Amino acid sequence: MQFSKSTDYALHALLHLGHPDRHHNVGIKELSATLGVSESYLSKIMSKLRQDGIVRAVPGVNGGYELARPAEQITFLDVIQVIEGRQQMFECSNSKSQQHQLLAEEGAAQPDRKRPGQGECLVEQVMEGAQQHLYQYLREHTIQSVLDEAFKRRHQEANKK
Amino acid sequence: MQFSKSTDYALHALLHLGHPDRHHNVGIKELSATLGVSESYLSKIMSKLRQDGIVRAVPGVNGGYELARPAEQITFLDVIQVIEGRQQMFECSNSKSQQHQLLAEEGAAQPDRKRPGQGECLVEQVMEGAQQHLYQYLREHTIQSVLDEAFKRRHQEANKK
DNA sequence: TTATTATGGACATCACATATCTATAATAAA
DNA sequence: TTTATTATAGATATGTGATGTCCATAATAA
Ligand code: SF4
Ligand code: SF4
Repeated sequence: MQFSKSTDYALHALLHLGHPDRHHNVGIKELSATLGVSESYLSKIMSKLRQDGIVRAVPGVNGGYELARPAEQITFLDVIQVIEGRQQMFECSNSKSQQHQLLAEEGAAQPDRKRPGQGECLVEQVMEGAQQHLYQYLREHTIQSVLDEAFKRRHQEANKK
Repeated sequence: MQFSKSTDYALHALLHLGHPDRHHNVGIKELSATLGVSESYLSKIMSKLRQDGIVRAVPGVNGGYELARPAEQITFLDVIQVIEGRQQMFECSNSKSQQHQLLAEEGAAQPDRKRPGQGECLVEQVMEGAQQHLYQYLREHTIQSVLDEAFKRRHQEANKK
Protein backbone atom coordinates (compact mmCIF):
# COMPACT_ATOMS: atom_id res chain seq x y z
CA MET A 1 0.00 0.00 0.00
CA GLN A 2 2.63 2.49 -1.05
CA PHE A 3 3.05 4.81 -3.99
CA SER A 4 5.98 3.94 -6.21
CA LYS A 5 9.09 6.04 -6.60
CA SER A 6 8.03 6.72 -10.17
CA THR A 7 5.03 8.61 -8.86
CA ASP A 8 7.35 10.61 -6.66
CA TYR A 9 9.53 11.47 -9.63
CA ALA A 10 6.58 12.33 -11.84
CA LEU A 11 5.17 14.75 -9.29
CA HIS A 12 8.47 16.50 -8.82
CA ALA A 13 9.09 16.69 -12.54
CA LEU A 14 5.71 18.34 -13.06
CA LEU A 15 6.33 20.74 -10.22
CA HIS A 16 9.54 21.74 -11.95
CA LEU A 17 7.77 22.23 -15.27
CA GLY A 18 5.07 24.23 -13.57
CA HIS A 19 7.43 26.72 -12.01
CA PRO A 20 6.21 30.19 -12.99
CA ASP A 21 9.43 31.87 -14.16
CA ARG A 22 9.97 29.35 -16.91
CA HIS A 23 8.84 29.79 -20.48
CA HIS A 24 11.12 27.59 -22.57
CA ASN A 25 10.99 23.81 -22.87
CA VAL A 26 13.02 21.88 -20.35
CA GLY A 27 14.99 18.87 -21.51
CA ILE A 28 15.53 15.55 -19.82
CA LYS A 29 19.05 16.62 -18.87
CA GLU A 30 17.87 19.53 -16.79
CA LEU A 31 15.13 17.47 -15.18
CA SER A 32 17.51 14.66 -14.39
CA ALA A 33 19.98 17.04 -12.80
CA THR A 34 17.33 18.82 -10.78
CA LEU A 35 15.66 15.71 -9.44
CA GLY A 36 18.78 13.62 -9.08
CA VAL A 37 17.34 10.77 -11.13
CA SER A 38 19.00 9.07 -14.09
CA GLU A 39 18.03 10.35 -17.53
CA SER A 40 17.19 6.85 -18.72
CA TYR A 41 14.67 6.15 -16.06
CA LEU A 42 13.15 9.58 -16.01
CA SER A 43 12.59 9.37 -19.77
CA LYS A 44 10.25 6.45 -19.35
CA ILE A 45 8.22 8.33 -16.81
CA MET A 46 8.01 11.43 -18.97
CA SER A 47 6.94 9.29 -21.91
CA LYS A 48 4.07 7.92 -19.89
CA LEU A 49 3.04 11.42 -18.92
CA ARG A 50 3.11 12.41 -22.57
CA GLN A 51 1.06 9.43 -23.70
CA ASP A 52 -1.62 10.42 -21.23
CA GLY A 53 -1.62 14.03 -22.33
CA ILE A 54 -0.16 15.53 -19.16
CA VAL A 55 2.88 16.99 -20.89
CA ARG A 56 3.92 17.79 -24.43
CA ALA A 57 7.30 16.75 -25.78
CA VAL A 58 9.30 18.01 -28.71
CA PRO A 59 12.53 16.35 -29.87
CA GLY A 60 15.45 18.09 -31.51
CA VAL A 61 17.57 21.04 -30.59
CA ASN A 62 16.09 23.16 -27.82
CA GLY A 63 13.38 20.57 -27.45
CA GLY A 64 12.11 19.16 -24.20
CA TYR A 65 8.92 19.03 -22.19
CA GLU A 66 6.23 21.46 -21.14
CA LEU A 67 2.88 21.07 -19.43
CA ALA A 68 0.14 20.16 -21.86
CA ARG A 69 -2.44 22.08 -19.82
CA PRO A 70 -2.49 24.62 -16.99
CA ALA A 71 -1.03 23.37 -13.72
CA GLU A 72 -4.34 23.91 -11.94
CA GLN A 73 -5.87 21.27 -14.21
CA ILE A 74 -3.32 18.62 -13.31
CA THR A 75 -4.45 16.87 -10.16
CA PHE A 76 -2.50 14.53 -7.95
CA LEU A 77 -4.98 11.84 -8.92
CA ASP A 78 -4.20 12.36 -12.59
CA VAL A 79 -0.51 11.84 -12.02
CA ILE A 80 -0.94 8.87 -9.74
CA GLN A 81 -3.28 7.09 -12.12
CA VAL A 82 -0.98 7.61 -15.06
CA ILE A 83 1.94 6.07 -13.24
CA GLU A 84 0.30 3.47 -11.03
CA GLY A 85 -2.46 2.45 -13.38
CA ARG A 86 -6.18 2.51 -12.84
CA GLN A 87 -7.00 -0.80 -11.17
CA GLN A 88 -9.26 -0.88 -8.14
CA MET A 89 -7.55 -0.79 -4.73
CA PHE A 90 -9.42 -3.95 -3.87
CA GLU A 91 -10.19 -6.80 -6.22
CA CYS A 92 -11.96 -9.84 -4.89
CA SER A 93 -9.95 -12.99 -5.46
CA ASN A 94 -12.33 -15.68 -4.26
CA SER A 95 -15.81 -14.95 -5.47
CA LYS A 96 -16.39 -18.66 -5.89
CA SER A 97 -15.96 -19.50 -2.21
CA GLN A 98 -18.71 -20.18 0.29
CA GLN A 99 -18.02 -16.82 1.88
CA HIS A 100 -19.17 -15.13 -1.24
CA GLN A 101 -22.60 -16.70 -1.11
CA LEU A 102 -22.97 -15.49 2.40
CA LEU A 103 -21.90 -11.92 1.97
CA ALA A 104 -22.69 -10.88 -1.52
CA GLU A 105 -25.62 -12.99 -2.58
CA GLU A 106 -27.37 -13.33 0.72
CA GLY A 107 -30.59 -12.16 -0.79
CA ALA A 108 -29.64 -12.41 -4.40
CA ALA A 109 -31.72 -15.46 -5.04
CA GLN A 110 -33.75 -13.32 -7.39
CA PRO A 111 -31.84 -13.05 -10.66
CA ASP A 112 -33.56 -9.84 -11.68
CA ARG A 113 -31.65 -7.24 -13.65
CA LYS A 114 -33.44 -4.30 -12.09
CA ARG A 115 -30.72 -2.81 -9.91
CA PRO A 116 -27.41 -4.41 -10.82
CA GLY A 117 -25.48 -2.20 -8.39
CA GLN A 118 -27.75 -2.95 -5.47
CA GLY A 119 -26.87 -6.60 -4.92
CA GLU A 120 -23.19 -5.75 -4.85
CA CYS A 121 -20.68 -7.31 -2.55
CA LEU A 122 -20.57 -5.70 0.88
CA VAL A 123 -16.82 -5.92 1.26
CA GLU A 124 -16.23 -4.35 -2.10
CA GLN A 125 -18.72 -1.65 -1.20
CA VAL A 126 -16.63 -0.60 1.79
CA MET A 127 -13.41 -0.67 -0.18
CA GLU A 128 -14.99 1.23 -3.05
CA GLY A 129 -16.10 3.88 -0.61
CA ALA A 130 -12.62 4.16 0.83
CA GLN A 131 -11.16 4.54 -2.61
CA GLN A 132 -13.62 7.24 -3.54
CA HIS A 133 -12.76 9.23 -0.42
CA LEU A 134 -9.08 8.99 -1.24
CA TYR A 135 -9.62 9.89 -4.87
CA GLN A 136 -11.80 12.86 -4.05
CA TYR A 137 -9.07 14.34 -1.89
CA LEU A 138 -6.44 13.73 -4.54
CA ARG A 139 -8.65 15.37 -7.13
CA GLU A 140 -8.80 18.53 -5.06
CA HIS A 141 -5.04 19.00 -4.98
CA THR A 142 -3.20 20.08 -8.08
CA ILE A 143 0.33 20.88 -9.16
CA GLN A 144 -0.69 24.52 -9.05
CA SER A 145 -2.01 24.35 -5.51
CA VAL A 146 1.37 23.14 -4.29
CA LEU A 147 3.17 25.85 -6.21
CA ASP A 148 0.83 28.46 -4.74
CA GLU A 149 1.51 27.15 -1.28
CA ALA A 150 5.25 27.35 -1.87
CA PHE A 151 4.89 30.93 -3.10
CA LYS A 152 2.86 31.86 -0.04
CA ARG A 153 5.58 30.50 2.21
CA ARG A 154 8.29 32.40 0.45
CA HIS A 155 6.18 35.53 0.79
CA GLN A 156 5.63 35.01 4.51
CA GLU A 157 9.30 34.48 5.00
CA ALA A 158 10.16 37.68 3.19
CA ASN A 159 7.78 39.63 5.43
CA LYS A 160 9.24 38.25 8.61
CA LYS A 161 12.41 40.24 7.97
CA MET B 1 -1.64 0.91 -5.24
CA GLN B 2 -3.54 -2.26 -4.45
CA PHE B 3 -4.32 -4.18 -1.33
CA SER B 4 -2.73 -7.61 -1.24
CA LYS B 5 -4.62 -10.86 -1.43
CA SER B 6 -3.59 -11.54 2.15
CA THR B 7 -5.68 -8.58 3.26
CA ASP B 8 -8.58 -10.01 1.32
CA TYR B 9 -8.17 -13.36 3.05
CA ALA B 10 -7.78 -11.78 6.47
CA LEU B 11 -10.98 -9.80 6.12
CA HIS B 12 -12.96 -12.82 5.01
CA ALA B 13 -11.53 -14.98 7.76
CA LEU B 14 -12.55 -12.43 10.36
CA LEU B 15 -16.01 -12.12 8.86
CA HIS B 16 -16.34 -15.87 9.21
CA LEU B 17 -15.18 -15.77 12.83
CA GLY B 18 -17.57 -12.94 13.54
CA HIS B 19 -20.61 -14.76 12.31
CA PRO B 20 -23.21 -14.60 15.09
CA ASP B 21 -24.41 -18.22 15.30
CA ARG B 22 -20.97 -19.50 16.16
CA HIS B 23 -19.72 -20.07 19.68
CA HIS B 24 -16.96 -22.65 19.36
CA ASN B 25 -13.45 -22.10 18.07
CA VAL B 26 -12.96 -22.55 14.37
CA GLY B 27 -9.88 -24.38 13.13
CA ILE B 28 -7.69 -23.64 10.16
CA LYS B 29 -9.26 -26.55 8.30
CA GLU B 30 -12.72 -25.05 8.41
CA LEU B 31 -11.42 -21.61 7.49
CA SER B 32 -9.41 -22.99 4.62
CA ALA B 33 -12.39 -24.88 3.27
CA THR B 34 -14.71 -21.92 3.62
CA LEU B 35 -12.44 -19.39 1.97
CA GLY B 36 -10.93 -21.70 -0.57
CA VAL B 37 -7.38 -20.85 0.47
CA SER B 38 -4.65 -23.35 1.36
CA GLU B 39 -4.18 -24.12 5.04
CA SER B 40 -0.47 -23.35 4.86
CA TYR B 41 -0.88 -19.88 3.58
CA LEU B 42 -3.88 -19.01 5.67
CA SER B 43 -1.98 -20.07 8.80
CA LYS B 44 0.58 -17.36 8.27
CA ILE B 45 -2.10 -14.76 7.98
CA MET B 46 -3.90 -15.96 11.10
CA SER B 47 -0.62 -15.91 12.99
CA LYS B 48 -0.12 -12.30 12.10
CA LEU B 49 -3.61 -11.49 13.26
CA ARG B 50 -2.89 -13.24 16.53
CA GLN B 51 0.40 -11.43 17.07
CA ASP B 52 -1.43 -8.16 16.74
CA GLY B 53 -4.17 -9.15 19.12
CA ILE B 54 -6.99 -9.33 16.60
CA VAL B 55 -7.72 -13.00 17.24
CA ARG B 56 -6.93 -15.54 19.93
CA ALA B 57 -5.63 -18.99 19.05
CA VAL B 58 -5.58 -22.22 21.02
CA PRO B 59 -3.78 -25.33 19.78
CA GLY B 60 -4.79 -28.89 20.49
CA VAL B 61 -7.99 -30.85 20.05
CA ASN B 62 -11.00 -28.64 19.41
CA GLY B 63 -8.69 -25.69 19.28
CA GLY B 64 -8.76 -22.97 16.68
CA TYR B 65 -9.34 -19.25 16.42
CA GLU B 66 -11.79 -16.76 17.83
CA LEU B 67 -12.02 -12.99 17.79
CA ALA B 68 -9.96 -11.43 20.57
CA ARG B 69 -12.42 -8.55 20.92
CA PRO B 70 -15.94 -7.68 19.77
CA ALA B 71 -16.36 -7.44 16.02
CA GLU B 72 -17.43 -3.80 16.30
CA GLN B 73 -13.98 -3.00 17.66
CA ILE B 74 -12.15 -4.50 14.70
CA THR B 75 -11.92 -1.89 11.98
CA PHE B 76 -10.92 -2.34 8.38
CA LEU B 77 -7.94 -0.14 9.11
CA ASP B 78 -6.82 -2.48 11.90
CA VAL B 79 -6.82 -5.46 9.57
CA ILE B 80 -5.16 -3.66 6.70
CA GLN B 81 -2.38 -2.32 8.87
CA VAL B 82 -1.66 -5.71 10.39
CA ILE B 83 -1.27 -7.31 6.99
CA GLU B 84 0.16 -4.51 4.89
CA GLY B 85 2.29 -2.89 7.53
CA ARG B 86 2.23 0.65 8.79
CA GLN B 87 4.51 2.56 6.43
CA GLN B 88 3.37 5.86 4.97
CA MET B 89 1.69 5.76 1.58
CA PHE B 90 4.27 8.26 0.39
CA GLU B 91 7.90 8.37 1.38
CA CYS B 92 10.15 10.97 -0.17
CA SER B 93 13.08 9.41 -1.98
CA ASN B 94 15.11 12.42 -3.02
CA SER B 95 15.21 14.92 -0.20
CA LYS B 96 18.76 15.82 -1.18
CA SER B 97 17.84 17.11 -4.62
CA GLN B 98 17.51 20.73 -5.67
CA GLN B 99 13.77 20.30 -5.80
CA HIS B 100 13.70 19.73 -2.11
CA GLN B 101 15.26 23.09 -1.35
CA LEU B 102 12.62 24.76 -3.42
CA LEU B 103 9.55 23.09 -2.05
CA ALA B 104 10.23 22.12 1.50
CA GLU B 105 12.74 24.59 2.75
CA GLU B 106 11.74 27.62 0.78
CA GLY B 107 11.60 29.69 3.91
CA ALA B 108 13.32 27.31 6.25
CA ALA B 109 16.51 29.30 6.39
CA GLN B 110 15.74 29.85 10.03
CA PRO B 111 16.84 26.74 11.92
CA ASP B 112 14.53 27.41 14.85
CA ARG B 113 12.99 24.52 16.68
CA LYS B 114 9.74 26.32 17.46
CA ARG B 115 7.30 24.57 15.15
CA PRO B 116 8.91 21.47 13.71
CA GLY B 117 5.73 20.45 11.87
CA GLN B 118 5.23 23.83 10.27
CA GLY B 119 8.12 23.82 7.86
CA GLU B 120 7.15 20.43 6.52
CA CYS B 121 7.40 19.39 2.91
CA LEU B 122 4.43 20.52 0.84
CA VAL B 123 4.22 17.35 -1.22
CA GLU B 124 4.24 15.17 1.85
CA GLN B 125 1.58 17.37 3.36
CA VAL B 126 -0.80 16.61 0.53
CA MET B 127 -0.07 12.91 0.65
CA GLU B 128 -0.41 12.81 4.40
CA GLY B 129 -3.77 14.46 4.08
CA ALA B 130 -4.88 11.93 1.52
CA GLN B 131 -3.79 9.09 3.76
CA GLN B 132 -5.63 10.51 6.73
CA HIS B 133 -8.85 10.78 4.73
CA LEU B 134 -8.52 7.18 3.64
CA TYR B 135 -7.70 5.99 7.15
CA GLN B 136 -10.58 7.85 8.70
CA TYR B 137 -13.02 6.11 6.41
CA LEU B 138 -11.46 2.72 7.08
CA ARG B 139 -11.66 3.37 10.81
CA GLU B 140 -15.40 3.91 10.56
CA HIS B 141 -16.07 0.51 9.03
CA THR B 142 -15.76 -2.61 11.12
CA ILE B 143 -16.23 -6.34 10.77
CA GLN B 144 -19.47 -5.93 12.66
CA SER B 145 -20.80 -3.21 10.38
CA VAL B 146 -20.48 -5.53 7.40
CA LEU B 147 -22.15 -8.36 9.25
CA ASP B 148 -24.99 -6.04 10.24
CA GLU B 149 -25.42 -4.99 6.66
CA ALA B 150 -25.55 -8.61 5.56
CA PHE B 151 -28.18 -9.34 8.19
CA LYS B 152 -30.24 -6.39 7.07
CA ARG B 153 -30.20 -7.65 3.52
CA ARG B 154 -31.31 -11.10 4.53
CA HIS B 155 -34.09 -9.52 6.51
CA GLN B 156 -35.25 -7.38 3.61
CA GLU B 157 -35.24 -10.38 1.36
CA ALA B 158 -37.35 -12.38 3.80
CA ASN B 159 -39.91 -9.60 3.90
CA LYS B 160 -40.18 -9.35 0.16
CA LYS B 161 -41.87 -12.74 0.11
C1' DT C 1 -0.05 -40.66 26.51
C1' DT C 2 -1.96 -39.50 22.24
C1' DA C 3 -4.26 -37.22 18.72
C1' DT C 4 -4.96 -32.71 17.23
C1' DT C 5 -3.98 -28.12 16.17
C1' DA C 6 -1.25 -23.87 15.77
C1' DT C 7 3.50 -21.97 14.90
C1' DG C 8 7.82 -20.87 12.78
C1' DG C 9 11.47 -21.54 9.51
C1' DA C 10 13.13 -22.82 5.08
C1' DC C 11 12.29 -22.79 0.39
C1' DA C 12 10.33 -22.02 -4.28
C1' DT C 13 8.12 -19.13 -7.67
C1' DC C 14 6.37 -15.21 -9.80
C1' DA C 15 5.21 -10.47 -10.61
C1' DC C 16 6.61 -5.98 -10.50
C1' DA C 17 9.49 -1.87 -9.54
C1' DT C 18 13.67 0.02 -10.53
C1' DA C 19 17.33 0.84 -13.52
C1' DT C 20 20.63 0.88 -17.57
C1' DC C 21 21.98 0.67 -22.39
C1' DT C 22 21.34 1.07 -27.26
C1' DA C 23 19.32 1.94 -31.61
C1' DT C 24 15.96 4.77 -33.87
C1' DA C 25 12.94 8.63 -35.02
C1' DA C 26 11.89 13.37 -35.04
C1' DT C 27 13.03 18.10 -34.97
C1' DA C 28 15.38 22.62 -35.21
C1' DA C 29 19.41 25.03 -36.40
C1' DA C 30 23.31 25.48 -39.43
C1' DT D 1 20.37 19.29 -46.99
C1' DT D 2 23.13 18.19 -43.34
C1' DT D 3 24.06 17.91 -38.62
C1' DA D 4 23.59 18.07 -33.86
C1' DT D 5 20.28 17.40 -30.46
C1' DT D 6 16.61 15.39 -28.08
C1' DA D 7 12.81 12.20 -27.20
C1' DT D 8 11.21 7.29 -27.77
C1' DA D 9 10.99 2.44 -27.67
C1' DG D 10 12.99 -2.10 -26.98
C1' DA D 11 15.89 -5.28 -24.70
C1' DT D 12 17.88 -6.58 -20.65
C1' DA D 13 19.40 -6.85 -15.76
C1' DT D 14 18.50 -6.86 -10.84
C1' DG D 15 16.31 -6.67 -6.59
C1' DT D 16 12.34 -6.90 -3.64
C1' DG D 17 8.01 -8.33 -2.07
C1' DA D 18 3.79 -11.19 -2.65
C1' DT D 19 2.20 -15.68 -2.92
C1' DG D 20 2.43 -20.32 -1.82
C1' DT D 21 4.21 -25.07 -0.09
C1' DC D 22 6.49 -28.23 3.07
C1' DC D 23 8.13 -29.84 7.37
C1' DA D 24 9.59 -30.00 12.13
C1' DT D 25 8.18 -28.41 16.63
C1' DA D 26 5.36 -26.80 20.45
C1' DA D 27 1.19 -26.60 22.91
C1' DT D 28 -3.15 -28.32 24.35
C1' DA D 29 -7.28 -31.10 25.43
C1' DA D 30 -9.11 -35.60 25.50
S1 SF4 E 1 -18.18 -11.29 -0.56
FE1 SF4 E 1 -17.27 -9.77 -1.98
S2 SF4 E 1 -15.10 -9.86 -1.51
FE2 SF4 E 1 -16.00 -11.67 -0.58
S3 SF4 E 1 -15.81 -13.27 -2.11
FE3 SF4 E 1 -17.82 -12.36 -2.49
S4 SF4 E 1 -17.41 -10.72 -3.99
FE4 SF4 E 1 -15.41 -11.30 -3.16
S1 SF4 F 1 9.92 18.58 -1.43
FE1 SF4 F 1 9.14 16.95 -0.09
S2 SF4 F 1 8.87 15.21 -1.44
FE2 SF4 F 1 10.13 16.68 -2.56
S3 SF4 F 1 12.25 16.07 -2.10
FE3 SF4 F 1 11.71 17.60 -0.52
S4 SF4 F 1 10.89 16.34 1.17
FE4 SF4 F 1 10.92 15.01 -0.61
